Amino acid sequence: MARAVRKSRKPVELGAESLGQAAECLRVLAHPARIRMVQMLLSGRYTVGELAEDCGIPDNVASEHLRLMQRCGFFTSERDGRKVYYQVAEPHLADIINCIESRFSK
Amino acid sequence: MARAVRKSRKPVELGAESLGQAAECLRVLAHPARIRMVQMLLSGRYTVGELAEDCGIPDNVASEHLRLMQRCGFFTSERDGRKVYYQVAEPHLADIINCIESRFSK
DNA sequence: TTGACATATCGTCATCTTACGATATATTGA
DNA sequence: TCAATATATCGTAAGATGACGATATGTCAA
Repeated sequence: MARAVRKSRKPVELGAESLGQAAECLRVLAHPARIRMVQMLLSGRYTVGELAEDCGIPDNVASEHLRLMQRCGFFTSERDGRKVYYQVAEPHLADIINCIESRFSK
Repeated sequence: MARAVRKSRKPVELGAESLGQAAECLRVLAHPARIRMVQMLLSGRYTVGELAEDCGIPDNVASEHLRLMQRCGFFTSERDGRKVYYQVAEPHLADIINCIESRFSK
């Protein structure tokens, strides 16, 4: 029962390399607490403890999430006394979070 | 060494419910072959075999990826003879893929 | 009907992910 | 110096994920 859309030939888009990176980036983002942390950090600078409390998870777990995201370039951190502040380093995160929000805001 | 950005108070954004859904959606997308399939299907209608070949994976593996994505509402499918065509059902996928592409092209 | 093709499903296994508790490190103030 | 606070790291165990081969289902054509 026939064609509805014409194939304009395979999309060229991303190479295997980039597909892998994109997938990894999405995998890192694909966790409720991590999405929340990105949202928070897009609106300011927060400590591990503040992020952990907001997410309702223990500090050490929050610290591991933050480390993961820092490793892949999402965040940078800087120490201020005994606290460590994290902030967004990857500018494209805002775009992706916007997509997510516009899809999932009720 | 002090504040760079003022906190405008916690972002209200998504509830725990929506965060969970968003995370699940990202997790489903977080695989090179699945990203590729979404890209393909955003530009037309393709069979399991065509998608599998393009991704360089066996048909049964492609079929499992497609099933996963169909389960969470990304795609619908319709049979035409012995072939099955998949197509995009979730309109927001285009937005997210655009974000990904603009980040990872090159 | 039979055989070939296209797709789907199932069981299994290796690997990854996550959370947890315990412990380690760094910084401050007494 | 010591104790308290904030963060980081490590080992581990439970659960999820992904690929594979084998098999099942559905469809067509001879």
